Amino acid sequence: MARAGLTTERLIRAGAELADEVGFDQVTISALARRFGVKVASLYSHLKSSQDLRTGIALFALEELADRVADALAGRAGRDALAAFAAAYRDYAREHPGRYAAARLRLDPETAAASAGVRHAQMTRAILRGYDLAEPDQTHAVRMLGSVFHGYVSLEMSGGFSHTAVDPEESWSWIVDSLDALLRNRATP
Amino acid sequence: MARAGLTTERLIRAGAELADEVGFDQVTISALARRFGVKVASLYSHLKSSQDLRTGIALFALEELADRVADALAGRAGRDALAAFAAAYRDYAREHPGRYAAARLRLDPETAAASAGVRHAQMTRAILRGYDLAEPDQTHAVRMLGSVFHGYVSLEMSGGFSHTAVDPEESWSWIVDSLDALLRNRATP
DNA sequence: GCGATTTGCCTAAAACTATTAGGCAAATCC
DNA sequence: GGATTTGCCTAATAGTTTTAGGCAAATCGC
Repeated sequence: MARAGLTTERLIRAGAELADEVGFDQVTISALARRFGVKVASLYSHLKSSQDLRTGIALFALEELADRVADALAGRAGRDALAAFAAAYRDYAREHPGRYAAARLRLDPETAAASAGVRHAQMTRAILRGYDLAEPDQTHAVRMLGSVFHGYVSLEMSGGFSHTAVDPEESWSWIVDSLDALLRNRATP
Repeated sequence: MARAGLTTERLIRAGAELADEVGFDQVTISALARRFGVKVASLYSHLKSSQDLRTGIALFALEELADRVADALAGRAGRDALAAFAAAYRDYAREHPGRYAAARLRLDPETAAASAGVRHAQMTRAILRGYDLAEPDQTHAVRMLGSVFHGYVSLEMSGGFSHTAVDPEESWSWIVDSLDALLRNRATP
């Protein structure tokens, strides 16, 4: 019988695509096997478990998103960097809703520490360098930015903003501008 | 055989408790049946489907959370109301992580329109009455507040803030204060 | 090029979840 | 008390997860 040429990498990549198509929590070993035209049990040579697949997709998405954000931030500072960061984040979620959801999967501490999540934190801190915030304010600000961006994207994705006539695009700019002003006001004298 | 006295209400309530104990996505018709000591099929007299159960828990959680927020807001205005709103939101998520997750379930538009989600939107707007914001700024602000609070709670729950030594409590106050200042600055002259 | 070994995908099987159909006894209504 | 409704049951089907063991294809050593 001809072999399908599966690898852990390919499976995780395909899992990420599947997540974008049908939603992250619909990603199943069975569906993945179907997609490759192989039997379910075959995937267990490459994946330890269903949870292992999900974690793999999460790590992949974190990497990919970190790469995008890094690109977006290159050569920018201050308000410009803030806007670019926000845009990269939001665009990724819109292009790849399943991967975005995966990136939000709760990882156990060791896995998280070895993930691209660390880069995300570093980059958020890098943005704040343009705003002269001393600790612990800088940490507070990191948490606030993470919260706003994640919260906004998450609410937008779940259809929370579809009732009103106000353009979400406009709200997004308003929020980014507001945050910029807020951070400038908080600058350590 | 003695009857267990199941009703849709009791099942949803128990489902909410189960969600808090084992996580919202571990809530299953089977687990619920086990908890009541009845056979799985018996629950189908009260619930249309697994999805129906999940939706029921979500609606229940939205109600409960809206009640709490309403209580917290009673008699308060401005910064005081903002802080109370934030606290009610966060406390609920900590006390009832499963229900909180349920409240974030994506509902189809008709269900959402008939849910307590509407009250949530109204109450958020009520808070902003203390800040003199004209439309569309008010809508932008509603979205921002929703984003920050949901985002913060969601990141905190998923362990995102456990790396640094900075007290999450302090960050929370800092953020609430910052938002208050931001909204005051945005007030329409 | 060929034998030995590794590796990849397979079949088989057990366990759990979701869902539907139909039955019998308990509760409820005159 | 008899008729009807209702609640929980058994039975059966289908899908997903996971483990165990097998056979053939790929790969390695010579």
